[in-house]
Amino acid sequence: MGIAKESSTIQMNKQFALAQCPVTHLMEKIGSYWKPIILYHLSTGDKRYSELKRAIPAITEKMLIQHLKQLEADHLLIRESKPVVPPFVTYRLSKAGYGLLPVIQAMADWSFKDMDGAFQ
Amino acid sequence: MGIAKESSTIQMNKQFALAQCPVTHLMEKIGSYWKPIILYHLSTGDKRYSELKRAIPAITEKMLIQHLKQLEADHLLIRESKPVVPPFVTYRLSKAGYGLLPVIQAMADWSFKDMDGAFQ
DNA sequence: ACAAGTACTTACTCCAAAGTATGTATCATG
DNA sequence: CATGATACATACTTTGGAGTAAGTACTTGT
Repeated sequence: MGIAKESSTIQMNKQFALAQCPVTHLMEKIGSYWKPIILYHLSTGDKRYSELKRAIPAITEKMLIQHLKQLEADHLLIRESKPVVPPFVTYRLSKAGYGLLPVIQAMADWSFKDMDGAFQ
Repeated sequence: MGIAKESSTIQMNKQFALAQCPVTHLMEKIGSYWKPIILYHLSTGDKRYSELKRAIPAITEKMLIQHLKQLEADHLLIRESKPVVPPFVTYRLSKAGYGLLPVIQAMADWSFKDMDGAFQ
């Protein structure tokens, strides 16, 4: 396997990385600051839009709805809206979203251990 | 626990979120595109700087060294340099870094399943 | 003498992600 | 009659994360 001299761009390399590295594949879907946090809050049960907003005070409405849309487009969660007024919209994890729970859980576990000083 | 009206900024909210949400705590440390990928490559064994560079062709040298420094500052990996010439620098996971392996492994597992269509 | 390999550093630029600040439709409530 | 709650949308601005490109110091190989 020779090293390709300089014939490829970063974008082509990214395609290569995608094919080679599984973590890269996941990062393309939840690799942002807010997405795992949103998924964490949905892991404890379905939530309305406003419940998520209150659960994550640091996020702006624009970011929240943007990431919810992206997560929905990536089939990680399902949006359900009842045609009533005031609107009643619920978000819940999809099958693939539930599949992410071990990741989210492992993240939470690590954090609790780290905050307890278990790694010092 | 009343809801504080509008007296706090996003930054203050972020502090709050940090205290409340474990996933947020982790995202502050590895919440970037490249860091989990770097950790994944170190999970299979210690690596020299140039080995990481070749293992992750899509990353630029600047990004690689920048993230390595940050991961070192966050005590997730350990840098060891032998005072020889040419330089010989090795990176390996710290205790906290090893603690992240379940997270990385869960990420990889999910990706393989997702690529196999297990979630469709 | 000059290129190549090692592990970086620094300066400059750029674009997309994120923040700020509004607007919208509908109904209940005071 | 105006405010609040709901679940968004949209325009504008800003920031910082990321890319490009070049340089550094030292030695080995040809």
